[in-house]
Amino acid sequence: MELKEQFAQNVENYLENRIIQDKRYLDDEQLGPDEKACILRDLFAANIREKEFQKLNQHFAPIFADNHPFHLCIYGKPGTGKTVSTKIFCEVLSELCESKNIACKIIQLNCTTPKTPFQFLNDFACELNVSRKYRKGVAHEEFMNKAIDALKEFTGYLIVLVDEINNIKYDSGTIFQFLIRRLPTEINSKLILILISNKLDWTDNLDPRVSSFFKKEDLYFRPYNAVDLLAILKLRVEKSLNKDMVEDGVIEKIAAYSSREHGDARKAVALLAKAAQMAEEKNSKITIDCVDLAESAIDKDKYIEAAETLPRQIQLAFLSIYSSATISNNVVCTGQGYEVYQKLAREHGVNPITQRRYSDCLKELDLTGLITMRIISKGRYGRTAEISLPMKDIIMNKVSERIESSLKTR
DNA sequence: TGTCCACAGGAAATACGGGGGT
DNA sequence: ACCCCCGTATTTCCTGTGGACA
Repeated sequence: MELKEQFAQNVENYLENRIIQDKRYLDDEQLGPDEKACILRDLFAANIREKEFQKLNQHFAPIFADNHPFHLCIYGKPGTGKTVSTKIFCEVLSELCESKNIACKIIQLNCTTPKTPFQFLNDFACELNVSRKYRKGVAHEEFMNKAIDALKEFTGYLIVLVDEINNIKYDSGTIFQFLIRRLPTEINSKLILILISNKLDWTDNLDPRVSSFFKKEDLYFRPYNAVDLLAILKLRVEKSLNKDMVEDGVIEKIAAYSSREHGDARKAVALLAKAAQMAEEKNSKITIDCVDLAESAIDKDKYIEAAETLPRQIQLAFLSIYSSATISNNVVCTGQGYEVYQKLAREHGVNPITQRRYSDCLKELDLTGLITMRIISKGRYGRTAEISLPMKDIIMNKVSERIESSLKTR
């Protein structure tokens, strides 16, 4: 009985002092579509992204006068609300079309995880219910034909929304050729592509035969500034945190930091969440110090997580650089790294890859930010990539430890 | 001025392994 | 059970190159 009372008391305390009331609002992944819509409406009320929504409206308004709008390319850095805004807009659009009796079909695809042309076309066909998931062995042509057959009868507006289109690996040309040239001529519906990308220049290396056909309009989502972020964070605090436990200046600090560093709302909210979590563990209010701590913790986590999910060969490549960099003054060149790599690969019972491929792996590591490489010439002593580790030893230690252990469990 | 190092990185060839047909 | 087709992953082959050195 006493224990029970004690427990009840603890629960009472916890409920009174906890900071996080509803943690779902600190992580968009956990929110349902209605709640997301709700957040977005609040944002519009705060005059954020209103202009962009307006532009979307204008672009698609001609539909209702039986005019065919151009394609639409949407740009913007990660976390600027491109995807959410566009998705919500599509929902609104499709409701409006329905009420006005206009045939309109919306297909949504996303390449958040990088996709090969094969996987993309496979998804496209699946979305139209004319195919199952395949892993290999089916011709691109077959998916395209299936998709076209499925769409042949439809004569209304067909909107194809592709998120993160810049994430198509290898030959993205086949995809564009299909979407921009082939699809519109072989189906009877009026096709409008909405292509979302976080790179401004992804249309640059488009085949001229395709790009001349590509009538488009651009829409740019600018990064959030400190004022926007402050409004966004305030909304989240309102929904998810116990306001009394947030010290003055905390959200201002997060907003200022985030707008300076990246203008990414998702990251700003993640920082708030981490700070709240750390404060809760310490049983204190969220202070400015918590924000600083949270910031470095997130930084560390980011690299560790990236390192753990890397393919095995690339992990080995990283280890080879790491171990040779620590003995030779932090700078390695490709040849040295490769020798160490071969030894490591044998130790782990893995077939070593060629040096050509090894240097490709290093390039991928460079992209993740785990190493930095620049190509230099040492005159008579050759031309090579000079590779170094950009981060502090503590982080690197941790990262390599995690890689070692994840290699063992495979 | 030319040579030559130690690779970079492009292109073509080959290996791999799932898929359908038979 | 076997074969051929497919897209992707890796290897093989190769040409290119910035600058120290003789």
